[in-house]
Amino acid sequence: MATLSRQPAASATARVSDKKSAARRPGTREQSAQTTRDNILRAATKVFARYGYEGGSVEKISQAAKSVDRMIYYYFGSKEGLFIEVLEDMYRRMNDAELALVLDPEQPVASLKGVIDFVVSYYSKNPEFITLLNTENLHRGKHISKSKRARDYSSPAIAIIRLLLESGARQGVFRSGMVARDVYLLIAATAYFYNSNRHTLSAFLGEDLKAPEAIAHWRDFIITTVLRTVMIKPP
Amino acid sequence: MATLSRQPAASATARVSDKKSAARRPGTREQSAQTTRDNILRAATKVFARYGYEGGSVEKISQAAKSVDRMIYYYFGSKEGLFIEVLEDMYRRMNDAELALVLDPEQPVASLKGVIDFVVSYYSKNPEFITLLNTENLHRGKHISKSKRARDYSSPAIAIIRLLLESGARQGVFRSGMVARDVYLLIAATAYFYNSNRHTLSAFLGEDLKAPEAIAHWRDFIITTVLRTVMIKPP
Amino acid sequence: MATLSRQPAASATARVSDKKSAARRPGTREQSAQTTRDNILRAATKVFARYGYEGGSVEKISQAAKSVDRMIYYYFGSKEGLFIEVLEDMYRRMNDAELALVLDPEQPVASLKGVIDFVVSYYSKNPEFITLLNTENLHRGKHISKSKRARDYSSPAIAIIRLLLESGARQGVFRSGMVARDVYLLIAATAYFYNSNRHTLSAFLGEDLKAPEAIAHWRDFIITTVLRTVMIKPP
Amino acid sequence: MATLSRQPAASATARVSDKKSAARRPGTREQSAQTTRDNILRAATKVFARYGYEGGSVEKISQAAKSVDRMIYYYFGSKEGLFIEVLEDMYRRMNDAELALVLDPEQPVASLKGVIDFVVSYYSKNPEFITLLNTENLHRGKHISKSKRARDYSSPAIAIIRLLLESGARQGVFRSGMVARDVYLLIAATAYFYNSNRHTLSAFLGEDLKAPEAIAHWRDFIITTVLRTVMIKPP
DNA sequence: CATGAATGAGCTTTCATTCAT
DNA sequence: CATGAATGAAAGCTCATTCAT
Repeated sequence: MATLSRQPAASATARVSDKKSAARRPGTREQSAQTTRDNILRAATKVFARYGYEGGSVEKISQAAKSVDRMIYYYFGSKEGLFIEVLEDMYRRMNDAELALVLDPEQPVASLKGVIDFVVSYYSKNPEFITLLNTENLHRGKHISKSKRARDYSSPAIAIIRLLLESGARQGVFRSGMVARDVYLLIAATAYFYNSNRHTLSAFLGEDLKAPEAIAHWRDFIITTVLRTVMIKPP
Repeated sequence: MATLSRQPAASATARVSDKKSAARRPGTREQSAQTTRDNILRAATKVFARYGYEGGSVEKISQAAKSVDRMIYYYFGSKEGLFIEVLEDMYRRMNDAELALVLDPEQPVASLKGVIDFVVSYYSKNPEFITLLNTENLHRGKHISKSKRARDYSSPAIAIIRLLLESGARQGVFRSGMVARDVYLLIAATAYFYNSNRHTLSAFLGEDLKAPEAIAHWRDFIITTVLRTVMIKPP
Repeated sequence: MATLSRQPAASATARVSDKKSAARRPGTREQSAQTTRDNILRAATKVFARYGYEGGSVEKISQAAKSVDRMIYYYFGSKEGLFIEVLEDMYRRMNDAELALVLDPEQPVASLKGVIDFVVSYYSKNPEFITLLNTENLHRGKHISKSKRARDYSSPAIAIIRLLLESGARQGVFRSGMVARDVYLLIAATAYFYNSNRHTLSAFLGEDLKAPEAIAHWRDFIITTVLRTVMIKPP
Repeated sequence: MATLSRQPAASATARVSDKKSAARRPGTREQSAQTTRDNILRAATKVFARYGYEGGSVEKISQAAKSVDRMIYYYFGSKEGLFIEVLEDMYRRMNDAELALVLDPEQPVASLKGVIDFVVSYYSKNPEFITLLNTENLHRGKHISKSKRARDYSSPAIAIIRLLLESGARQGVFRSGMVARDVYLLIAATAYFYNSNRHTLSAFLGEDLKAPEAIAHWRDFIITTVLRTVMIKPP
C-alpha cells in the first residue's frame, strides 16, 4: 500500500534461507543455535495448529523439529512459553503480509476488492493461522495476554480500510459514516468462518469447500456483500 | 415457523427438572441410571466446551458430574463415545431451537431479520456451541462423521432462508438468484466469528465485545449487511 | 504407666499380621487394597528415612513396596501426601510406644531411669524416626503443619515426666521447680544427637558409636546427668 | 584460649569484603576467578543448607551465585566435589571460631560456662552448620569421608574441655574421672537438638524456640545441667 | 579463562482404560 | 446395576553433566 512504509519485522518461520541444515540429526553439532531454535518454532507452529495446545505434545514438536524435548525448555522455558512465541510469530507474519499490500487509496473500490482478495487468500493459504487462533480463543486469550510483544502487532488492516472508506466517501461512491472496524470484521468473519468450520459444514452441506471454484465463488460473494454494504450505488 | 412442524426431540441437557435429586452423593442408589447418565452428558458438554477434547479429561468430567470415571465407560464406552454424544446432543438442541422459530414467509424482510436475530442471540447465549464446533473442526470432523444420528439434525435454517428468499423474490423486494446457502453462511459467519474470536479480538481492538450495546450494534450491522445484499432497494 | 490408659491407635506399619501377602507380584490381584496401601506406607517410611524427601523417589518407593508408581497417587494423591502420612504414622507409633510404658510414679528415680532407658532404646532401635524428623526439619516443618491429625499425637512423655518430677519433689528427692519440658528436652536431645550425628561424629572421634558398650555407656551418662540435675542429693 | 595458638585458616565464605564488585554481571570479565569461585561456594553453602543435597540443585546454586551451571563444573568438578568443599569450609570456620575462644584454665567453672555459651551462640547464629551436618549424616558421612583435608579440622573443643576438667579436678571443684568426650557431647547435643528440631518441636510444644528469652533460658538450663554433672558441690 | 549449546536419564504426575466382583 | 482397584503409557519438566570452541 502506497501510504504505508514497508519494513517487515524479522520472523523465524518466514525465513527461508537455512543454509546447510539439510537432513541434520540430533547429536551432530553442525547446526547453529539459531537453527535449532527456528526449527522448534516452525515445528511447534505446525503441531499446535494441527493438534491444539493440549494435543500438541512437546514430544511431537521436538520430533517434528528433529531435536529433543530438552531443547524446548532450553530455548523457550516451557511449553506455554513456546506457544506464546508461536502466537507472536503468527501475528508478526500476518502483520508483515498486510504491510506488504500495495493499494491505491484513489481507487477505493478496486482497493477494497484487493483487501478482500488478500484476506480470503491469506486464510486459505495459511490454515495454521485459523486453528492457532481458535486454540487461543479456547483458552480465552490467556497466552497472548502474557505476551509483551503482542501489542506491537496490532493489525494495520483496519487502518487501511479506514483510509479506503474515507477516500470512497470523499469521491461519493461509498456511504459516509461506515465504521472501519465493522467492515474489517465483516471481511474477516466471512473469510475466517468458511475455513474454520469447513469440516463440520461439509458434513452437513455435503460439499467440498476446499475446491478452487467453491473458494472463488465465496470470495465473489464476499466482495458483492461488502460492496453492496459500503457503496451508495452498488453495481 | 408456520411451515415447519414442531417436534423437538428429547434432549438430555435441555432438561432442567431433576430437582428432587439435589445434593445426591455417588454411592447412594436413589438416583436413577438416567440421571447419572444425564449428569455426565451435561458435565461433559461443559468440560469439553471449556477445555477442548484433549484438555477435557475424563476425571474433570466425572468430577463435574459428581460421579466417578468408571461410570463414563459404563454408559458411553469411551471418551470418544461420550464426545460424539455431546456433539449429537448439541446439534439436536440447535435443531430444536430452529424448529421452534415462528416465521411468516409472507413478510420476508421481517422474517429474515428474525432469523438473524435468532442466530445472533443463540450463539451469544450458547457459547458452548461455538467452542464445541471449533474443537470438532480442529479434529477435522472425525467424531461427528462417526455419528449415525448426526445426519438427522441437518440444520433446517437453510431451508427456512430459501423459503424467505423465494417469497421475497416473488414479492419483488429481494434480488432473484440469491443462493440460500450463501446467505445462511453470511449470517452464521458474522454471528459466529464475533463470539468465537472474542478473546483474541478484544486483545487487539481493546473493546469489550461482550457488552450488550456492542452485541446490539453488531446485530444491526449484520441486518444491514444482509438486507443490502439481498434486497433490490435497501432502506 | 499406671496413670495412663493404654489404647494404642491402629497403625499401618506396626501391624505384623499381613496374612497371605508373601511374595506377591504386581499384576496378580490376590492382595487386598489395604495390603497395597500398607505396603506402600511401610516402604515409603524406609525410603524416606534412608534417602530423605527429595532423594526418596516415588519409583524407589513403589519398587520397595512391590507395586507401581501409579498406586501411590491412587492412595495418597501425591508424593507429599504420602510423606505426610509417613510422618503421621511415625508419630502415632512413637505415641503408642510411650503409652505402653508402665511406670510407677511412687518410685520417681527408678521411673525416670525407665523413661531414659526407653527413649535411648527407642531411638536406637528406630533410626528411621531420627532421619525422618531431620528431613522434616530441613523442610521447616511444612509437611507436618499440613497434617490435621498431627496434633492428636502430642507426645505424652512430657506429661509423664511432669508427674514424676512432682512425685519426686513431694517425696523430697527431686529439686522443686524443675520444668518438665526442660528435662524432656534434655533426655531427647542427648539420646537423639548421639544417633543423629553418629556418622559425622565417628569421622572425628574415631570411635564406633554403634557398639553396644558405647550405647550403654552413653545411656548411663545420660542417666547420671539427668539424675544429678533433678535430684537434691545425687548418689 | 590462652593455651592455643590462633591461626585461622583462610575461608572463602568468611570473607565479607568484596565490596567493589557490587552489581557485577556474569559475562563481564572484571571479576577475578577467585571471586566467582567464592560466590559459588558461598551460594552452595546456603542452598545445600536450605534444601539438602538432592534438593540443592546445581541450577539453584548457580543462580544464587549469579553465575551459570557450567562454572560449578569448571571450579569444582562435580556437584559432589562442591558439596565436599562446602563441608570442609564449614568445618574450617567452626574450627577457627573455636580457636579464637580465649579461656583461662585456672578458672574452670567460668571457662566451662564460656564454652557452653560459645556453642549455644554459634549454633544459634550459624543454622547452616546444623542442616549441613544433618544432610551429611543422612548420607552416612560418605562425602566428608572423601575429604582429605577433613581430618585437619578435628574439633579442638574436646581438648579444651579436657584441659578444663583436669584443671577443675586438680582444684577439687570437679569430680575426677569425667570423660571430656562425654561432656563435649552433652553440650553439643543439647545445643544442637534445640536448633535442629526447632520446627517439629514447636509444632507440638506450641512455643517459639527462636525467641531470645527462650534461647537464654535453654542456655542457662544447659549450664546448670553441665555444672551439676561435673562439679562436686554444684551451687 | 570462560562459556553457550546440547543431552540422556530421570523426575513427579496425569492420561484413558480395564480388571474383577 | 454399579463400583473400588489396578495399570501401562505418556505427559510436562528437571536433573547433573559433557561437548566444542
